[in-house]
Amino acid sequence: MRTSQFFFTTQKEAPADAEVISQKMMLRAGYIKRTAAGIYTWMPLGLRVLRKVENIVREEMNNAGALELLMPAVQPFELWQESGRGDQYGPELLRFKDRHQRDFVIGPTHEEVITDVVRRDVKSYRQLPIHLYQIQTKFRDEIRPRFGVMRGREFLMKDGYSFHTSFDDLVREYGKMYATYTKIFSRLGLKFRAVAADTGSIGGTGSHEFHVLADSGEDDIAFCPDSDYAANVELAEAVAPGSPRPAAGKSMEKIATPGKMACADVAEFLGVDPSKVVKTIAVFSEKENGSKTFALLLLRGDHELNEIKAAKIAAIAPFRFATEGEVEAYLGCKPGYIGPVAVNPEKVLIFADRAVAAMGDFICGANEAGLHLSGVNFGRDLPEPIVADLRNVVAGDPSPDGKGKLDICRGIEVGHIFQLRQKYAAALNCNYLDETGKSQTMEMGCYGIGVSRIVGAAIEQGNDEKGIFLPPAIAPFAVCIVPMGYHKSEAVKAAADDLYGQLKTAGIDVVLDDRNERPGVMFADMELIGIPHRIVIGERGLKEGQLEYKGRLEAEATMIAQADILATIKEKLCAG
RNA sequence: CGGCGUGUAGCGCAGCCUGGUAGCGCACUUGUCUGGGGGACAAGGGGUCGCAAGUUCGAAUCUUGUCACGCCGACCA
Repeated sequence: MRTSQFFFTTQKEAPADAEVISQKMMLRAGYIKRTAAGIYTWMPLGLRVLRKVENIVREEMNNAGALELLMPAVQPFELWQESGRGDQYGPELLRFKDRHQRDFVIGPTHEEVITDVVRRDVKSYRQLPIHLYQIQTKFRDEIRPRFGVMRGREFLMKDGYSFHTSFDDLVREYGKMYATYTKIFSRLGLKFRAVAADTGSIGGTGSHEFHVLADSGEDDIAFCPDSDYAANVELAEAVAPGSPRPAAGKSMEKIATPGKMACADVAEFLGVDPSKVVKTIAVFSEKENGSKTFALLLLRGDHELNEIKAAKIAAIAPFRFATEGEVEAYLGCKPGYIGPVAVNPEKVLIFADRAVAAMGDFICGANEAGLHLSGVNFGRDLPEPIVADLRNVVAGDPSPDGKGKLDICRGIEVGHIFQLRQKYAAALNCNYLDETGKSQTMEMGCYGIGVSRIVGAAIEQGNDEKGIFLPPAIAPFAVCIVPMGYHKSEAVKAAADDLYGQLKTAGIDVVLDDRNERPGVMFADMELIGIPHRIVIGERGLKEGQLEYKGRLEAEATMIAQADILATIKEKLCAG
């Protein structure tokens, strides 16, 4: 490609509302243009990157034996009613009516459609297993789209669905996808980690997320540097403290803590460490059958509630935070000074985090405004609580596999694999006949990759003050030729055109900057848009038969003989 | 959905308080010079000041409404 024949626009300044670095860079480099909130146009330059990512994903999926198909972006709402997700999904699901007033949705995911497709045509165990995937635009009406293409409303996703006659076979395919994903993200040149994950609203059992490691990521990942343990903090188990609860040493006392509501404030006021204080969180649960439960969740003052873990406690699922009125009704005290001591066990359930269960002589709210209790002990001052894992792990916690301590980093979720089991197959009657002629429900797996999000994630990892840098596998062009005086010097023009032709013939993705621009402009543009290899051609060097090579991340250029340049570039590209 | 904030040229902003010809930098067009790191000079083009109503002789500016967008929170592959 010659820049004079291409269309790209670069900017010195990013829009003021761009938040993360990849979004700023992509806008400045002219990869994307914002069309509406969370909705972007991929400009030719950015589309080249998107397509390269897409093709790597496609190649590896095909290598793994999956078959590509393309499902509609628009889906009948009926299918969503059939699976039961129509009510569950909420406003994130963009719904609309056609001219006949029939309900449709723009697909945020395709479990329903694929299950419908498979149940129509797959009737026999002989046709299984099968793995179908597509690379398609999805739409999720996010409450707050942000971070450019990393959390847009419209995005490109690879979603694959596998169907099996047995759980064992599903597990086999799941393992194969785990390996395939590992290969894909390695080929993309990303720093990533596979982590055990919560299955979320999609349901099912067995799930891993693939995260690109970046500070701007929206997820916290707990990992053990001394083993291969890694899990989303949503899921990572906080193991019980190794040491048993110390014996009670103090008697319970009421202490005045006027105006000190938050644990940290109470601890500071009393001059103790926050880990000596118990945080009491009031929750309320109202089940479908109408039964209501008020419960207190106890956490150490320096720990945070993990709502996903709490939501898994059957007695209080589903729960929400109690209102001020409910807290007063059950405890006779406003929030801020609530605690677990002397509450009516008939009406109030008490759950303590494992770390709290190991505390003695602790401080907690007194259920009276402006007062806390100190020297509180389970078994003596209040009944033994129900113990559960309720908190987020923190850096330094022991790894659940017992092989060291956990560390925490941020990640961008770019892939997710699930063992869906029979959730959708059962709801949509996706059955087959087994060897004995008996009807059986299929086992399903589902495997997603956020293709457009990967572009953002790759740029989160690959940028500097000059702009974007991407691995050659996904850069918009692998090599750029920047001639000094293309429109002035016949020799330079001839050498540039010749080299451009050679590289193209060699099948190398090359761009020749033949614009009549000043050198500074060309250098700055080529660096901003993320071309990994640069060859500069100038009259000075040409007289010596030399060209100048510089890698995007190298500080200094090196001179290379004209005759050797093709081989040198090939070598560099092979090296990645 | 709650709190806060912002809408003026493609991008970044000033002007608004105190009403009176709509500005600056970047980008764009033309020309001249320049030519190894976003160059200089000159001349240009481009704006329903988010939208609507009101106050006023006169509204980007004041008032009200409305829409959009953003940030924080809640929520979320």
